[in-house]
Amino acid sequence: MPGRTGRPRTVGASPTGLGTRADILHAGARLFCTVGYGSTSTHALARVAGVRQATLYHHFPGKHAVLLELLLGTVQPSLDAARDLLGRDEPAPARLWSLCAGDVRLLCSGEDNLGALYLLPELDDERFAPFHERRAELEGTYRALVAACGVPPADVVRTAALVLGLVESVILQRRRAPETLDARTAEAVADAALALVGLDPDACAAHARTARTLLPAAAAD
Amino acid sequence: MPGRTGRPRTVGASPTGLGTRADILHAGARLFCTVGYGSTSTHALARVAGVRQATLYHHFPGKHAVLLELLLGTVQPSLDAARDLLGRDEPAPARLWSLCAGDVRLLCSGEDNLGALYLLPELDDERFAPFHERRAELEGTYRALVAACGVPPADVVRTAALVLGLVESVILQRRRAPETLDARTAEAVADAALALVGLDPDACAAHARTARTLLPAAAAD
DNA sequence: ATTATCTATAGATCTATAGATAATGC
DNA sequence: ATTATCTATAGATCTATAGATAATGC
Repeated sequence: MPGRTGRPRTVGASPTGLGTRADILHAGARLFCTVGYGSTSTHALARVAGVRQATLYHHFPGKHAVLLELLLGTVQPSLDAARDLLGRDEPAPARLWSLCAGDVRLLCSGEDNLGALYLLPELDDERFAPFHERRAELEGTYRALVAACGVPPADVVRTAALVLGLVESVILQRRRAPETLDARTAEAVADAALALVGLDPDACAAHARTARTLLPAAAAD
Repeated sequence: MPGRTGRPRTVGASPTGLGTRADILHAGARLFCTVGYGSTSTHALARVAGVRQATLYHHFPGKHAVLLELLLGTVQPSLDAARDLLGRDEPAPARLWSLCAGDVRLLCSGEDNLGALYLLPELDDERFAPFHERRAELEGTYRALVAACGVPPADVVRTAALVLGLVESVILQRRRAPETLDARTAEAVADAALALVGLDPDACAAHARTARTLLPAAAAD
């Protein structure tokens, strides 16, 4: 997009219209989420991006860098919301509800199921450590809010894991049966999270009302 | 293990002591769960199994067949338990509790995190259709029991997806932080499932007591 | 001159098959 | 004779680099 310098493509125009770098990231999003990381060759990546294979190396040192950038870009909005919520002074259950609903909305949004990147076995490689750091911080926020909801200290880790599991379950649901996801999914998950931390349905509904005023203008899909 | 006929291995003895076929399946379990399917070569598979690469083809038509056999072997015990529970006449919440607790126990057991196979993007290939059929049946059982717990028909699909998501969340938890899993995990997940279908803690505890008598002599880890 | 693409390719690796080999079974 | 392994390899594919090319910028 920026400068128009350089030899033109032979294949055709940029699929995204946002430049080659964006084309490659889009291709990675599509392929890594559907066929997998190890099953995606640099050739396939380039073909979907609309360039020749060697052109990838002008923009990225390898496909690992494409995946890392996708991972960081996917976790960052969650992390931003989490940091914001940690500093607020609304009741903890309302903030937890908001965190869950916001994360589910993010996981359901966008053209590709980017949350599926979190499921790749190949992530267990030191090159992706920067992503794991950020994700650990996100997990810490879930724990902090679960603790602040009054869950006994001995149960915080377990309960936070269940809440996060509930949120991330929409990744698999989106892959397997996307038609079962709808506009109410995010709220249903957030309600379920409050049920897990031990709130009765009435308290849950009250906190959900508070939380809806908190949602950061809900990145609509 | 069976006959001792055939040329001996050069590499050494069978790692599992159960024969070459079992060695290959074990190698697949280890590698597919940790480094991934597309990132595992037939050579790596053979090396971990303690044979030469070409030997794989005497036992399997390719690595896809290794994965399929692992998938079927992993889902089958869940499906057996689910079919058994569907036919019983204990209260639905007790049976749902038992199904969840049993599945979590299976997912936590064994040397390898075989549940992680369910997360592989490569599963979206027609060769693995037999697995998807069985998994769809398992999902149907979750839905049937959730419905029988009194969840309104309009909410059954959504709630069953959340319950199954809760159960499967132990797969990621085991990969990321296995030390947070313990003997109480299965019951905590099952309790959480009953909370999701709307049971209050007292009713939940009562059904859990019934359910414990149902557990099929809990395949100990 | 600078830039981003391209073509071409070296070298590595991967899959799958052909055929040899070294055991046991009869 | 039968069997399960082995060695060897053809052919495909994959990664990463070298260097040519076709634009724009100055």
